[in-house]
Amino acid sequence: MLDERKASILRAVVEEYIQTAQPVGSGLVARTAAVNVSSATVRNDMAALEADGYLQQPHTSAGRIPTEKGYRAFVDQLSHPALDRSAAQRVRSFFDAAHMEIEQMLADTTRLLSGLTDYAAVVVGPAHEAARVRSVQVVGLSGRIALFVAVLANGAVEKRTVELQADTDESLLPRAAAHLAEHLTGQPLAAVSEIAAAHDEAVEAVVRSVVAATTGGHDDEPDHVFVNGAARMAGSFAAVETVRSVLTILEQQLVVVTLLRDVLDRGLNVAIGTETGMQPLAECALVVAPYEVDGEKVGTIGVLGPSRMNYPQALAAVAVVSQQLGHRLSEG
Amino acid sequence: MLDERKASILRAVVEEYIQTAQPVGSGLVARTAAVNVSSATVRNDMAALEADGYLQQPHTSAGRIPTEKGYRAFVDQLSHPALDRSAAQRVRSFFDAAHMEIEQMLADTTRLLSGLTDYAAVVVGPAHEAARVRSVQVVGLSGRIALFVAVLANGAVEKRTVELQADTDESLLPRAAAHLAEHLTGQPLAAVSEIAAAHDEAVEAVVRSVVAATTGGHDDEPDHVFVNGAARMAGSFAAVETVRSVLTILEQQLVVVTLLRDVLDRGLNVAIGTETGMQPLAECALVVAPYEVDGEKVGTIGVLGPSRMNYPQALAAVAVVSQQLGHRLSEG
DNA sequence: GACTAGCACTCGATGATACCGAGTGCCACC
DNA sequence: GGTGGCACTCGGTATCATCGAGTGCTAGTC
Repeated sequence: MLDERKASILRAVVEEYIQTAQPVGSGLVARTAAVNVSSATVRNDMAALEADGYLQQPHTSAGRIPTEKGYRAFVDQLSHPALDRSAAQRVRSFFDAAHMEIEQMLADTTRLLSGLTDYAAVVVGPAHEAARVRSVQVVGLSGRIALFVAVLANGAVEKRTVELQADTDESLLPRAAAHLAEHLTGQPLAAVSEIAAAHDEAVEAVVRSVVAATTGGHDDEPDHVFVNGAARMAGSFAAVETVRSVLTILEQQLVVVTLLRDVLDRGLNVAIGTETGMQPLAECALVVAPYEVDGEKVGTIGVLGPSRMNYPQALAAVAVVSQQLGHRLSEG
Repeated sequence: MLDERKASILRAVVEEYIQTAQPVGSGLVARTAAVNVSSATVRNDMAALEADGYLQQPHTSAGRIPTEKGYRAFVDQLSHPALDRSAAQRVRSFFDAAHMEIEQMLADTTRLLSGLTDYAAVVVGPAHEAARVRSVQVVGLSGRIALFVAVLANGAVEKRTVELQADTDESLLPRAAAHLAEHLTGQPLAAVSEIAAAHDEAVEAVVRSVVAATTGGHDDEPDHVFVNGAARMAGSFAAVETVRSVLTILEQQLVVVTLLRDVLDRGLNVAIGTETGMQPLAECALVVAPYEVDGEKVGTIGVLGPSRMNYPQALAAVAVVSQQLGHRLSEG
């Protein structure tokens, strides 16, 4: 598709533009070490690259900037890049030192990732529905309000407030908890919907309330999402309006989750501009990777920045962090 | 300090500037209903207001914009404003419909508040340390990792991962839980540090681990903070740099909590510009209010916007929401 | 045929100049 | 004390010339 030299030129343009955010001229490219031809030759090739849609000119007498297609080609020809030494060390020591609740760790992971890349970072936590239940409890709070608490094997805690239909006697809630524990322990939480009926009528009423609270109304926030580094992201854009619309996306957790899932489902690990499928992200790029616990993909991490993103660095950071995060979560 | 007319003029300038973000000229003020003098007179008074530090001129031939002192005077003379009918209805129906976990509700409260005001909203949750413990559990996760879970009376759940010193036998964790429950139930979680030693040595080891996990290392994130509407806030500023620095603040939960607490401690419910004590918020204003559960102030809500904020609206919204939130949390 | 030197050309950015008008300060007057 | 009137200020906008980075093209070289 692209001969060797055109590819080099495209690479040089993208790399330069990523650094300077200024249109890149033929002279500058010709001076690049990797390209040993005159600026005139570069000009010819750049004109061809523009005709093929890899580059564009903001205006006639300016240099070129990459198009979405240009970034895509650049990303596709990247050999899997390595993280520089100090950053790798930072990741390693972060996960070595991590001894915390899972939420805290995921939240801190966004900080790490954002710090490594200088863009916004997203971590989607493991779907709680999949994890096995370790322990179940039903605690009365006040009046007819009770709290159903399930501890999952991965250290997460799911809770639901439950409104009871009738006043409870002393032993009801523990009995309901026992019934739930009997059927749920060792199962994923989703198994709650297939729970066998209890013999005791009062217990059954409580159980049904719990089932209702656990299955229903949970669609609006299906996973735990952590976002960080929005401020860093803001620094990458010149127009407030762009920042605003990107922030709007980042604040809608459900949208973020869907976005990451969509991108991964399409088999991509980078989505550039309109590839994200979201209009407000037209000037953005997204680098994602799943992380695996015991060989199974349980969650996703990602980095959101401008389309003129430092792709090698972002890809490396996301790869290393997702790998380490999965590793850390696997060992328990 | 300010005679009646000067106060009216100041009020007119602030109100106009809040709406338009444009310097306000004497002509416009003179045409305001509340001011029945000629523009020349207004000019004289405005010059006086400027000399007194209430107004300033961006440049000689422009109108005036309020200074921090001007906003302060404006806010101080506000009679406590009421929320408009539809907004009040929105708040009411929100809290009527709220039947959720406390975290979910607080998070949604930020959305409500942000939606009402069109600025960023912050809610600081009740300090968990103060709430009474209802139930205690210790659940083994894997290897020597266990999870300490405490359900509090307000429906919050505190959890800490605990690393055990030795392998556990079947009954150890339940026994440790029982010991903890015995001493903690009905007490605030902070009482964990004064727990009596257990007779059993193995139990005592677990208990000590729990105490260590509960008391230590928790200073860095003392409360649960919810922030929303950063995107709306971004729309209020013209310079990306301003947006970026404000975002940086909002992303540091500890800073936000401290900020709100400081402002309240100084007896203010509005902090304008440098009154916040934070350089990056020089162009911002913060409206805060505590909310009370059973007559005790347990948390804080706030709105962060530009110093040219719609103060009457923001004050009204914060007042109503804090009152309703406290009410809702009190009834359990 | 592939590359390059050279050159005319384009067009945004920059700066000088003029003009407009909103808004001011001040003064004379009521 | 309040007001009408007026000269003045100065940012914003428009116009125009200049500059130069960068281009496309052509003729020439290896």
